[in-house]
Amino acid sequence: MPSRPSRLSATDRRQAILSAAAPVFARLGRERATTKEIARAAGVSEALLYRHFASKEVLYAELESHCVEANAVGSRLLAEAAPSTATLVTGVALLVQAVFPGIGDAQSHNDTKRLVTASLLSDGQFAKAFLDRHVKPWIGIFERSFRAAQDAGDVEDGVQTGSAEIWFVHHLANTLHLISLPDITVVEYGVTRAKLIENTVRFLLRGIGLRNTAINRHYAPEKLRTIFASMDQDTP
Amino acid sequence: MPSRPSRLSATDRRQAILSAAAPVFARLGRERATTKEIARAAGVSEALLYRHFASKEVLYAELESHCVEANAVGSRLLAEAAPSTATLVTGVALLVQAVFPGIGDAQSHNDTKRLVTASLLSDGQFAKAFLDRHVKPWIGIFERSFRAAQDAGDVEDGVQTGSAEIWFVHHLANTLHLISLPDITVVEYGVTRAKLIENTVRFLLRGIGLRNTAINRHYAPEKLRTIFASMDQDTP
DNA sequence: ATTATCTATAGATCTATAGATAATGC
DNA sequence: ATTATCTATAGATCTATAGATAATGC
Repeated sequence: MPSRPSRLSATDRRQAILSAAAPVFARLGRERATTKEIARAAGVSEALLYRHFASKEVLYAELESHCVEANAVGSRLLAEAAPSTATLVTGVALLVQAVFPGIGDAQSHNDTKRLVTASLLSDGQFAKAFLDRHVKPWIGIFERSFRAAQDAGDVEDGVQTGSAEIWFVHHLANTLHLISLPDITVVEYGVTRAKLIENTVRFLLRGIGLRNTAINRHYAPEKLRTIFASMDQDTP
Repeated sequence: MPSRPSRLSATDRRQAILSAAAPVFARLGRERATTKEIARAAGVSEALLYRHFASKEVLYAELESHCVEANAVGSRLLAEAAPSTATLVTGVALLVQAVFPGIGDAQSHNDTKRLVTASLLSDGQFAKAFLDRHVKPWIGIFERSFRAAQDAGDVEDGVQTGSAEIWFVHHLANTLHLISLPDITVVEYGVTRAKLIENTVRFLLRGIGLRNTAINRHYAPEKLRTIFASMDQDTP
């Protein structure tokens, strides 16, 4: 016998419904998620859903902008960083772990990432908005840091790295994350998740063009765990 | 006024329905695709659908195994290749273009790839079956070729590359393909698609650990176009 | 005579609304 | 007195089936 939910203000109820709807949409997809299920997850009647949102589609659209507006991952850390080889190495490691979190890491944007992928299978509008806000800011820093690394002699000769290569950092981590979503093991990598993340970071840095000496000089997986942990608290 | 469709044998009609259903499921997703729409695409009545398939779910399941059983991309070419630096370079280039086709290339498994991604958002069973059959065969060849390249002195010192790194070839190309699916431009790479593919291949080969000298010696994007074109005809 | 195919429709959801009721705040 | 919330239900799909009809093959 579910008792009446505590009576909330309109704005609070809206937020509560949006928060409850996110995992339902993420788990079931845009079509399969029913208003009934969302209402149940939010602990209210379907009628109340429609008092707050004109339609299921409107609710979904609001959820998307809600996710886009959310705090960008590591944005504070990013703003302070000076362009350098160290920043590039640390930044790549951070972005990889933000997109493909380790076992212990915060699964912060997990629902959102499912929505992003679903968006790529339809019109891609939300995916673009999300990537523009949450990944693009990294690109500029990385490009400047790459040039700094080049000036410092940390880059292999004859490597041309542009913004495309920087996006690859996100792209590789993205498929790794996608593959890790189901309960079953889709791909057997033969290493632990922590090691897989480390190998990914090294692979990407080599791909970008960093010399092995530079990578080894600046990449310390253990140290980064700490930084990453402190960054989570950063999010209000 | 749609005239009666030509009367086919049960097996032929089954195949025809499966072929027609693939793009419908790919475009609309498992839930949004209605039996009405599938029937319309196949040019038959909904009732006939149910004469051939017990339910919509059964139809979907059959479609999946249909896709898994399909001829593996480049399997013939692969079987003949001897392990070497050249095989590694050519193989990586071929796999990238199979997963992320250029403008002119055959979009062979395009519907299937959408189903794979959709599967990763649900239970992942189909994704695993598909990757096991269509991507995993490459991994073994690549690993042997990497060791051959190492023996030939074509690999940077101190690089440890295992099967995980080989999977990254697929993984990076996969997100590139996903991002390219929508009609809008989700990410602006600043280069043409052909150049993007070339940069991807170079990036991956560096990531795997190949020296730039080895990459330049063996990688000839133009030459590969020809091989790839001839490979398409290979598929019955 | 058998098999492919259709038309028509039942039954099950699922979205959305109408109208009533309970809780808050002045 | 206003605003949040509910119950009940209409209307629109969507899956699936029952029963009839047309085409093929022996």
